[in-house]
Amino acid sequence: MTSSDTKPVITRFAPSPTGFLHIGGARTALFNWLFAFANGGKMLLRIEDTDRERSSDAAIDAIIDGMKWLGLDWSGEAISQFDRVERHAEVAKALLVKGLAYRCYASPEELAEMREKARAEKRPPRYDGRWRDRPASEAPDGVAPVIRIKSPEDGETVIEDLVQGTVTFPNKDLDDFVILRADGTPTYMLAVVVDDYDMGVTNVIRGDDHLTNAARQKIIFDAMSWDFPTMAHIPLIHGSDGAKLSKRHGALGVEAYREMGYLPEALRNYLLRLGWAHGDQEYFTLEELETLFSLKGVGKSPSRFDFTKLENMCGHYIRNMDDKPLLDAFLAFLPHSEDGRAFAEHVDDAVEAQLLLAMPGLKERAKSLVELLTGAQFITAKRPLPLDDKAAGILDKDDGRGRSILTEIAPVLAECANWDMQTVEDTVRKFTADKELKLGQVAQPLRASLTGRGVSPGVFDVLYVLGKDESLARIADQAA
RNA sequence: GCUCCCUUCGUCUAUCGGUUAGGACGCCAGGUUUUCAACCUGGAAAGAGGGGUUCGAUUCCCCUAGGGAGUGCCA
Repeated sequence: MTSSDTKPVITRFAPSPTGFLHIGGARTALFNWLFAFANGGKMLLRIEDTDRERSSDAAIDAIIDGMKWLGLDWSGEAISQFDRVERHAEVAKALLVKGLAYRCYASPEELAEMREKARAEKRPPRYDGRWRDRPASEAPDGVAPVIRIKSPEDGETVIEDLVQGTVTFPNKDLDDFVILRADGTPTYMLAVVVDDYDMGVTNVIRGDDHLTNAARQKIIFDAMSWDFPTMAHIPLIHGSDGAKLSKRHGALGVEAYREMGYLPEALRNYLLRLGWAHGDQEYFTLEELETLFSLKGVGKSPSRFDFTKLENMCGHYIRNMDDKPLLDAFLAFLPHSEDGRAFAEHVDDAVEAQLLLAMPGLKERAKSLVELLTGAQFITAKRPLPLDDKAAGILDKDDGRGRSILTEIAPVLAECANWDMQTVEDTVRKFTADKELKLGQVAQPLRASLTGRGVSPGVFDVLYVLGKDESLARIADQAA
């Protein structure tokens, strides 16, 4: 506890590369990153790839891409845990020399039997310490031993956790776990401790599924007389039904959220508010977080993932973003969705200019970049535009009244000398008044003919963005 | 089974013993409006249950119920 007051803060995010960066991992990374940020420290990245069977380079890339997209940067190179196995083994040997660890020759069958028996007797399944005090001379031939730590047999191990508070574990429940496998490779428990120590980690922030591991790790820290980092175990995220997050709920890789068109800053803000609060405030800028963020705001109960709120937040971010940065984010998003890639084929400088022009109207009604894309489709649509049901209905109802109106307004619009938003609006409004119509009676058919849809940005925006020639041509296509 | 953690509107949460229990999303109603959104106004909506402690409990303690995590030569 005291060490973190004096030493610069170093946090770490330590994913195992067995799959993409899932949403829970992203939140853990976010909290590590924010904590370091708010305390003027730094975050390190360590890839826990000691399980060679399940680790893959593709997963490492996915994790790194995900973090970069979310804007969670780390200091220095990503550290491979696997690269450090020799150092881990060295520490295990040191413990052996100190007499705080020992070789165990129990076979897997013996161990299984031990667990079975414990279960039958309704005792917690633990290693019984049968090799703890046995002399090496009794070692069976041809059996490669594992190394086990000598856990304290009585008393208790106490973890002072910044989120969970003081958590006490009876030592009798912490058995002599394996720190070095028979093949000489370290177990997770050892590797984490050695790496955290060597990397100078002052604050461990991770999912609370690791809470009991903290007690085991403390035993190793104590055995080596190393300072124990300050712990913070944050609750896991659950699905909308309260059950453990599954693919169905949103245990998706962050790239899935990217494909769904969410802005990274929106996802970050959402993830932050999921389990963390600062009074009634919902939206936070990075600048605010630098002074506001603290682990004290983290709750202890698991929270459910709610797409609707994420969407709402994203809409908020989109509406409040400046047009140009939004356009850039939009263009960067396109390659990540199928419709986006199709749309991107039509994007040139002229279309970009139109997009920028249309952005104020577009962003008002988009909750995601996917919706922004949907709204922008009319710009690149090719004549004659296909009509959706609603648009066809608008044009054809009342014996094609909408089409007649288009026929009537076309020459009026054609006479516009200037084609700016104001002129276009004035012209349409004047036409409406002259004909004693309601604006909707004119605007709706216009919208249908110009966009092929029943829903779009304001018609004046659309007319303006499309330009005079294209607008008149589209109107003519649908006129009676 | 055992150990540890959790439990306020449907959801995310505020509340550091005394509040008409607040905000946000969603929902409902109304307003604005060229569609859809956005926006504005209003509304319904919560302390798991039971015991204590206290003048007074959502808040502190205990029990019960429910949920979660861990219990590997996985991480």
